[in-house]
Amino acid sequence: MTEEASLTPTAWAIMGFLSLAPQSGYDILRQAKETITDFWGISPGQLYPQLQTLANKGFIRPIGEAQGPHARQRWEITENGRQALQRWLKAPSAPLRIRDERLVKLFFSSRAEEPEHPHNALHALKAERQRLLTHIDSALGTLLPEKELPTPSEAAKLGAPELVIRYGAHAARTAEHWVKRVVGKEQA
Amino acid sequence: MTEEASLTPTAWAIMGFLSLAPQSGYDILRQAKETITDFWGISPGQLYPQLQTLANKGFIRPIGEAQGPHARQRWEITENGRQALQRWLKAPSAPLRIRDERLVKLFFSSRAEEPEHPHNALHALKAERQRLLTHIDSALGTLLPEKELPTPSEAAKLGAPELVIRYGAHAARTAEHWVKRVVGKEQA
DNA sequence: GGTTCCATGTAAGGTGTTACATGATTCA
DNA sequence: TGAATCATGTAACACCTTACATGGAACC
Repeated sequence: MTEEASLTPTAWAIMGFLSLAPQSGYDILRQAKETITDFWGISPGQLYPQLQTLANKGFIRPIGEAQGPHARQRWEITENGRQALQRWLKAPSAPLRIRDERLVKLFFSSRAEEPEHPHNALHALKAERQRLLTHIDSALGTLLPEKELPTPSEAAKLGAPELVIRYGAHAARTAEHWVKRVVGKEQA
Repeated sequence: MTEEASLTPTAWAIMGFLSLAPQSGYDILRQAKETITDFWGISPGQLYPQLQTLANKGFIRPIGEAQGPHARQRWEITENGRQALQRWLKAPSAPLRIRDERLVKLFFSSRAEEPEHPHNALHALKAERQRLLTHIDSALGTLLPEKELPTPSEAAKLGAPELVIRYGAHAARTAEHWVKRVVGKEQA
């Protein structure tokens, strides 16, 4: 099973979506954009080759025979794939990785020539957090009516996908709140 | 100045550190690991070629002549480099990008065979947040005695680097708090 | 049957990591 | 002078993005 070690989280995520329901690559892209895109983005140029790779490993297979080179193709996960997915879920994870150019600018902006520059950087940061928050809220809105944090007992009843999205929404809202507080009175 | 557009935030960060003080590549690596590594990591394999690139553009220059192929070399930013850095600080930023395998697992863990599996994923998440928090706190400890959020008027007196680190600390602490709350009573 | 959007696929390049190699430096 | 560490450098590869190309499907 050494070949499993070489799969990327992107590949596992693809299998994850197929474990929820058989579907096409395009469907997976749409779902990924609605759900995990904020902490694990998937692009088309990544997805389609990975589908082939996974099929070669026997973890997924096409439903129905291929009809033409660019025709819509649906996929399903195999029993082998399901088992491998379970093993991945229990395996150690790669460390969190963030790339945030805005924070880098904020860090160095004390060296800017204009003294009020940190303010501008904070504003840019605020706008970005606002965007993220709006996106997560809309994703959340389709899943859950209310938006507050669950208590532990409530959390026990929620599925993991809802928990993840709530986590993201809460973190974004907190960051937003903090930025507002530091920037001060101005709106939006 | 179209060549500026092709510089990466990594390159700008290197120039940012050189704008604080002339120093060696190794010094930059150490500083980066103490400060911006959580939102913009820099590896040696990235740093040293970039120093050459920046020198070729005339944005930085070596201090003293090179003494041997692997000898310690200090660098300083040029006037051109300083101006370019200011322009970068005001330019639009690349969108935030996060890669968090733990959250992907949490998202899909509702499909795990064991029903209590989301719990395990949350635990892994908690451990990671704890690690991040500890790191940020130690970085913060060398800069500031107290760890609470600044009020806007206090913030005005702080430099941007302190603000960034406080931001990271607060976000990590909030996430930690949330995870604890959802996971429930168990410790550490 | 032509136009528009859906869906898949590919190629090129950018960005960064890992692992390794090598030369200086320091200190016993 | 030998060993350990500091500091630089490089090569190979992994991963992902972008841009583009192309073929189906649907709708008029």
